[in-house]
Order: sequence, then C-alpha cells, then structure tokens
Amino acid sequence: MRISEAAARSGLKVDTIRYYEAEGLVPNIVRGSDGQRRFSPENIDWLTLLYWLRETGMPMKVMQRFAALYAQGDATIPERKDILLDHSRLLAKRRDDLDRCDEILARKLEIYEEHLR
Amino acid sequence: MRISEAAARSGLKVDTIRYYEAEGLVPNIVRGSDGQRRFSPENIDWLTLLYWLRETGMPMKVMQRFAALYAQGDATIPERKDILLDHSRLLAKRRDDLDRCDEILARKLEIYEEHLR
DNA sequence: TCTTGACCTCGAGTTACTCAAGGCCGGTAT
DNA sequence: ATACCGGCCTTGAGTAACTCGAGGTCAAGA
Repeated sequence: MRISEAAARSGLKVDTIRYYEAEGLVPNIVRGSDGQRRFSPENIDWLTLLYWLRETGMPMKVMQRFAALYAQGDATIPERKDILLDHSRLLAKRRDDLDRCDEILARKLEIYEEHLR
Repeated sequence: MRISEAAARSGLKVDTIRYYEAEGLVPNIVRGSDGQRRFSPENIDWLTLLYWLRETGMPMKVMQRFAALYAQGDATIPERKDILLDHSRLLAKRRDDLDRCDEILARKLEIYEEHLR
C-alpha cells in the first residue's frame, strides 16, 4: 500500500512518515519501480506503534534507539522490552499530571461560579 | 519574591517564566528598584496555573488569549470558563490516549514474553 | 493531448522552549 | 579596599519535532 493509506491506518501524517523514515525510525520501507514507497502490513504495525509512543510523549531519540534495535532482530527484544516498560512508567506519570490538572481546573471553575453569582 | 523562587513554586523554569512574560502570558509583574522582577502570591498562582495548562497540552495561543482575558478583569470570567471547560475535554481525550497506548504496550510486551521463551 | 491527483525531494518556517554570552549589582572573604 | 561570587538582567542563537510550500515526475482518465 502507498503512503496516504499508511498515514490513514497508522494515525501519522504523510509528511511525518517521510520525516520519520529520514530520521531512521522506519526500517525496511521498499520502493516500487516508480520510486514510490510501498508499505507492508508489518510497516503499518510499526508506524502505528510509533504513533502511539510519540503521541504519549516518547522522545525521538528514544524512538531512534528503539527503531535501531528493532532493525537488528529478535536478539534485541530484552532491550526493547526495557524501553517499553520505561514508557509505561511515563504513562503513569502523565496520568497523575492529568489528575492533578483536573483538580486545579475544578477548583478554578468553582471560583468562577462563585464570581458569577 | 524573586524569579528563582517563583520557578520553584510554580513548576516552571526561570527561563520559561521570562519567556512567558515576553509573550504576554503574565500580566502585572512588577520590578524592584534594582530592575529585577518581583512576584506576588497572585503571580505565583497564575504561573502555577499556566504550568499545569501547558504541561497538559494547552497551546500557547490559547494561553495568550486566556492571559489577555485575565488581564481585563472579572468581566471576562465567562469566556475564561469556556477555555477551561474546553481544556477539560482535552484532558479526557488525553486520558483515552494513555489508555489506548497502555493496551498497545501490554499486547507488545506479551509478544516479547512469548519470544523470550 | 491535456489535465488531474498522488507521489517525490529539498529547503524554509513554526512552536515552545532552552541555552550561552556578556553585563550589572549587592554581599562576603582576604 | 578590592576581589570574587551568586543571582539577576537582556539578546540572540540553538533545538526538537514537525509542517508546509515550491517545483518536479508519472500514470490514468476525459
């Protein structure tokens, strides 16, 4: 499949996919005889994973390391697992932040309500 | 109180506070006779709010509008309330994203475990 | 044949910081 | 008395992660 469909399926934008490829985040993108990128189902899975990792705050550098390990095959699974476990902890922190902000907003809105009376 | 303490209390960095002031996000910062910024408790509350709004993804432009309204006094409370309610919806969306990513990580880690056996 | 649409590359622009350089000023140590 | 130090100041450049525009190729349809 071609890049626009890859974008639609992964959640990433077309431009972002090209950018990620240039940054070495997407191994194994092949080109057709027309010079255009062709995406395999495995490519799509990978892009989708990248989308969610990025969306939830994983920095590019970490994603680059992750991608490099992925490109090296199954022997790197323990290291990749560590990266994902770290990210899991980050998600927990983000959830705490959201809760904290929710509280603050609730208090602020409360005060606004009082002012409106 | 001075800028380093303001940073410690609000969560923002010193540089970020100065940047925010330059961008018009912080009304009413007074200067002492030495030319240095002095922060009132109200300033600190405001900076803390900005910190949490930004941390949870409110764009600068929205914060600028919010700050401009704040600077105009209580008459703008209804509009400010709308902004915070909008942001509240964004928080809910972010929480969904975190949940979605958690699922994906769990599935991925599961697959890694299988590979490791 | 002409145009339309999807793709391509490359380079510049944007957002939201972040840092480094160079300078002032009040307080302590020699 | 002076030397140094830490904390503040401004300005301008650098960074991360996109995002967009210009200009070009190519296959398929009217």
